[in-house]
Amino acid sequence: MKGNVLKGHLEMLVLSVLARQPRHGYAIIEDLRVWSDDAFELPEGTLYPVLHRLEKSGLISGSWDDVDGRRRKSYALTDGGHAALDEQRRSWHEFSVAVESVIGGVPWPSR
Amino acid sequence: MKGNVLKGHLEMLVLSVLARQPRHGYAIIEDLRVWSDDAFELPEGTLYPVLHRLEKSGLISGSWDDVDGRRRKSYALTDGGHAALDEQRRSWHEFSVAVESVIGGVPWPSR
DNA sequence: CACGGGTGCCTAGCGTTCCTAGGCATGAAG
DNA sequence: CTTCATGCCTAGGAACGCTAGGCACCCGTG
Repeated sequence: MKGNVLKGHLEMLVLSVLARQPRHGYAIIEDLRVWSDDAFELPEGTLYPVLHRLEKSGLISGSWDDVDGRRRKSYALTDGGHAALDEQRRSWHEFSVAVESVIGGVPWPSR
Repeated sequence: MKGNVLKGHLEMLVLSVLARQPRHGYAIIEDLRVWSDDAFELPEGTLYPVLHRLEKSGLISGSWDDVDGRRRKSYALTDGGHAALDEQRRSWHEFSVAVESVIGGVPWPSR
């Protein structure tokens, strides 16, 4: 398993939300909160830098809307974003399986 | 959700290894590697600071052995360590369920 | 004997990530 | 007019994992 899989699953979560439909920042926070049953309550100071990072690396693309005189920036997955999400999901699955193997009370196989 | 649950599952993994039996640093690395089917290959520079942190916070206790003229430091879980492991496992479970909720069952547009 | 490889411990410092703590602006509601 | 919700943003810090070293001992091989 390459890279730093022990942290940083947040990007995957954000990409997952945006994979369903384009959303703007506040809505992403809300979606994560609802879909995770209140487990994830991101502060804005956490989310926005992530969005900027993802946009900069080309995984999402943002566009400004104007809704009732309020400006919003909506983000959508790019093709690269879909690919990255696929990869990150695979990686997450490996990670969680590995964690379960280690913490599961299962006594060491073979033997 | 309290604390920084998005990262830092490493302590739990180390505690899990030590919950089975006391081990010294190198052996912990090896156990993690084997039990995770090579998913986790910790560099020493990652593990040792964790062990020191855990010992300092009283979750594990270390003792020096002498094996064939080589010195080793073996660690074992304290009572607090067992409690902490329980708590961290609970936390991990919540986390992984929440992640699955967000990423799972996604009506992938292209599928 | 010398030397490399495996065992075994350690630390300084870095890059990244997430969060705290602010700031700014608009519209709706009291 | 003031407060609340919406909506965006950034600077700075803390924590974490990793890189990249160092030290020391044992054993096998050349």
